[in-house]
Amino acid sequence: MASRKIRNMEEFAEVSGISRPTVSKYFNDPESVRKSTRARIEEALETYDYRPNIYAMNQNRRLTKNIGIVVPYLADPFFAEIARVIENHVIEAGYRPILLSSHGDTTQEIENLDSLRTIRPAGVLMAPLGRASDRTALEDFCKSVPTIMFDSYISGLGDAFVGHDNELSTELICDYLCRSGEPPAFFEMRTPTNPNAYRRRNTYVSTMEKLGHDPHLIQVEGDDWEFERIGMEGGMKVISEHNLPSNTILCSNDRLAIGLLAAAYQKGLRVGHGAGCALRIAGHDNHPWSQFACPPLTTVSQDYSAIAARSVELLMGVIESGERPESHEEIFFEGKLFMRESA
Amino acid sequence: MASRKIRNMEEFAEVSGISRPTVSKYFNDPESVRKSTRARIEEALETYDYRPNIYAMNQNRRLTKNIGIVVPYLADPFFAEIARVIENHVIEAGYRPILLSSHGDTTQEIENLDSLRTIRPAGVLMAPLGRASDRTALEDFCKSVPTIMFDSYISGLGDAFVGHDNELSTELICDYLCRSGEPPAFFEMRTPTNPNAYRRRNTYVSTMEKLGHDPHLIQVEGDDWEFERIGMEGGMKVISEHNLPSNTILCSNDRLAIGLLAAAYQKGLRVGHGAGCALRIAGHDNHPWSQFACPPLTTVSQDYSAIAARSVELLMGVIESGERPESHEEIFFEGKLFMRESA
DNA sequence: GTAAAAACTTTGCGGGCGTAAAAATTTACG
DNA sequence: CGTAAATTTTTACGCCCGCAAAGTTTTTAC
Repeated sequence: MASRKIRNMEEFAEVSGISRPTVSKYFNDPESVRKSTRARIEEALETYDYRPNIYAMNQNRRLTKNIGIVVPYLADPFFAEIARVIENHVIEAGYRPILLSSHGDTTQEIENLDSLRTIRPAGVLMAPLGRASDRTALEDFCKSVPTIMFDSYISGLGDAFVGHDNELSTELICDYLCRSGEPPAFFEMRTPTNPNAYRRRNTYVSTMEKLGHDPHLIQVEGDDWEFERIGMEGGMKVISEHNLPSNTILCSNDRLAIGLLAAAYQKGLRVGHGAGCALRIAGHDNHPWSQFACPPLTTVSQDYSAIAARSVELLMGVIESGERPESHEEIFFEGKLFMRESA
Repeated sequence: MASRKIRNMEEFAEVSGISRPTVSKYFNDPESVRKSTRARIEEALETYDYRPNIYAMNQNRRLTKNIGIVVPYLADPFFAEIARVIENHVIEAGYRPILLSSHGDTTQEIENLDSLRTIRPAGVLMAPLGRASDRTALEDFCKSVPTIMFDSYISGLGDAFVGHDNELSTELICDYLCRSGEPPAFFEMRTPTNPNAYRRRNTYVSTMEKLGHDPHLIQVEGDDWEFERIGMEGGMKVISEHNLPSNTILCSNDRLAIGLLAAAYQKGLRVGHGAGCALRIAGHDNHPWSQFACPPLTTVSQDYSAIAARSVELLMGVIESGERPESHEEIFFEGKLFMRESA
């Protein structure tokens, strides 16, 4: 049926036989109206296609249904994946996700926050750049918008933090590597932007000392998010100069490890734990690519689906309670060891 | 100075000494007011921090400044990269990018279009899923919103298409492979979702025939976007069954090739063009990962920065002219050969 | 210096919806 | 069946800005 064009809520209210304020209430929360009313509205919704003007809604509501999601670098499939899962949870909760990437850039991160401010989001889920973040700008933002931080821990920021237990996972893989061969050296960026990297480094050092081994740090240069390149170029240099302190290398993350694998390949070093292998290489994160590396990468996973679910859950709690929490909750999820061929 | 809080454009107009309609005009397009007026507004903008309410603006403007960007699968760094470049161009042009991913799913693609409809975008840049797309839904959308399609060619859809010249690039790499060794077999998904894949297959076949060789298709199963897994599992099978018709394999894209590399590695086949190598493998796209594969992947690039720039340029043309073009322009950019160690 | 053009001001309307308060209706429950 | 509670209707206002028309001022051009 070529039914009448509905221009606004007034007209829709008319054809559905319900008053406009009640219809408005329905669209704000379908559960807030009587079942019989809901049925009549939904019936009308099926014959006439009408959707409230989102701009008019957002202009007048105290709170929009927008949830900002900010990740530091979207071209990294890890963040793309976690963002996707978060998006789904947000939609599930009846909100509208707005995905922004900081592209590894401080200015962009601040612009993202500015951009979010103009859309007055109900809340924000943010994985900050880390060291490169402008702490003052973030603090300022968190004051005005309920914000849950995830992935990168920056102390005290936001209403809560949800992330990965780097201490536990680093200990786990150090233990494994020491048990199964030569104690590892630690391969990392000299000045990583991500705070997780510092925690992994520190835990590596303390675990090695606990196990009675000398820790060795291999620190390569690089300050952008092209970790594979940084790992490869740094790796080429270290291998060329015969500066490998051990035949076992634990990398700060999988992307660096993939770069190091490429370097080893090009230098003719066979990687693995089998006979005839010159080098063992392990990573951290169980990155989507790690299982397709040559050889497949031994690593320790992040429980990103738990991180995503819990972050959204916490944010919803803050939003729906209507008040900011006094305490700053911090939640860390455990990783699991993935033993593959590389170490 | 703890200056007066500005609540709306009325108040801002007052403190800036300019009338509200003129201020409104300024925010719509700063160039549209006299230089002296612009200076006074911008001066006021520095002491008072005011930004127009974006919802009120969008509600009342004939056209919003929103530009939708839809990609089929954001966890693929190729799309993440091209989306980033497009975003920048869009911002540069004074518009507001809204990035959406279809996550490889038809339903999600339709939902993205629905979601875009509610925000009444000035235009949309869309890379469709391809075969999995709901053509009717896309056509319907394109009728109501100026849309430029990119990457995946679906005939006649949208106001224009911008993409990669698959014929030329496939010919290029076929030529190279034939010239430098055994003629290649073609490794692909049996029923790829992406139309580019079909073009590459057809061009492979015709090029081989032109060069006087028998074409061989190796078609593996899989219908999602986890190309590495599909390539690896398919590759393992083919290698196990000794079904490789040539020692040279041209893959339909780099991600499949990376999967095939992993399979070859695990089967103990040395890949490369040097002495002692059992297999040559080449890809297509010059994917961000391809240079870090073991060995680095020989491939042919897509000129994604040209594709991004041109897409935005065309869309701006349509938007700013205010009328939809009659002809359906189709633009294809050339790729370049990247000779690395894998073939 | 003058006329025309351009830019600005004033005034006023309209968009589509949230929300509040009082009145009317429906439902629940004994 | 009657009453209280829950829900809906009616009425009215407000949000913040785009836009248009008519009148005024400033700039440009000759």
